[in-house]
Amino acid sequence: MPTETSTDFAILGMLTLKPMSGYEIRQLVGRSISHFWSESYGQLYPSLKRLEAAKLVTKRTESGQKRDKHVYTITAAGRERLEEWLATAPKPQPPRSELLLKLYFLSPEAGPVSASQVRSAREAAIQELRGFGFSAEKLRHEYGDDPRLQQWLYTLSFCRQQAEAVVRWADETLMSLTSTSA
Amino acid sequence: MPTETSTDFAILGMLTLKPMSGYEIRQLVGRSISHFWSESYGQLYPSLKRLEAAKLVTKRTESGQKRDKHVYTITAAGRERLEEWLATAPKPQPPRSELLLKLYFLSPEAGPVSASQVRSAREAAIQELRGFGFSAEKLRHEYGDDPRLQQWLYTLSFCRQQAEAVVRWADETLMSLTSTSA
DNA sequence: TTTGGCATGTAATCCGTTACATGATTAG
DNA sequence: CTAATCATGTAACGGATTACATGCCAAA
Repeated sequence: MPTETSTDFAILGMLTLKPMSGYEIRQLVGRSISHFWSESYGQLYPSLKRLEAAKLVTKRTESGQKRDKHVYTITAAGRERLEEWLATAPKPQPPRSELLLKLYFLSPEAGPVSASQVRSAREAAIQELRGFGFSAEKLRHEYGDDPRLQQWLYTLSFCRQQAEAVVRWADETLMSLTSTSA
Repeated sequence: MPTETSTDFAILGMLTLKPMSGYEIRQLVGRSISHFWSESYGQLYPSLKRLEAAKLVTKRTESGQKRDKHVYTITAAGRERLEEWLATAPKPQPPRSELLLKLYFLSPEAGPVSASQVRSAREAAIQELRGFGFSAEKLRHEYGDDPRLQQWLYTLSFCRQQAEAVVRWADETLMSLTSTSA
């Protein structure tokens, strides 16, 4: 069997929510897990093909008045494979932060440049925080009684804490940067 | 001119510290910026070739008693290019957290699995924190008077705050997970 | 009429890791 | 003798994005 990528499992996960077409999966990814995940069509469609070949999903074609639509449903085998994967440790990804790379190599004399990089990072984090707030509110409002709500909020909380840490770090760093330049 | 990747700039940055061979660059990356960056030889050597062709670095061959060694030195043009790049905004990288993906799709009934994932993440963050502590100490000790020390500590501080946020989140989440399962 | 949303897919390209190939020197 | 470290490089592969190609329907 061809190797399963994390994209495959993201799709399987999405299909546990409801049967969907590739297009709909992409839409829903954008509305639900975009805080920590992204998928492109270039991955999505080939991946669906693989999953179907592996019998982890089934395809049904809906011919309406529009263009044909391929609706995918997760199979029992698919659920099983997903459960297995969910229980394994996330594979470590080698770190690569362009921001920190720049900060590391910026010379102390270029203080204003460093400060501007840090400020941008701070702004971005603040923006994110706003988004997380909205999302949490919306989730609580629309899925107040769903047993999966807690689980979803955990992921939002993670992102929120990360962003808050960025803001704290930025404040601290900006303080240090501006004090030494004065 | 062939496109410049972030690897190219990481190398240029490294070469501002001192002239080095590809091998030495890799070693130093591992000892200095491994908290937030990584490079493989498969990238490094082709990248050096590109940089030389673009006259951003020069190559000098040292023939000792050992195998020939190619020592690269950053040129004025290289420094200029690097400075430019350091001042631009980091290009946004699409988020992909396997941990959060798993947490999102784990069913509430599989509480213990979620908890174990969270606990692992917590442990990993704690380990990292230890490493950051050592690194900061070592930096202060070895480069106590270097004007670049502050800049370097900023990057360590960033990583530390991120890791601390993970620990806080994990504690909070574990509390919630175990209370609902009880 | 033209833009935007629905809908599917492929091809080119990028950026990166891993594995392979080679070989000398040194320390155990 | 043999394992580790120094040292350079290429080839294969992987996983992902972006751009391309196509086309219909509805709304502005």
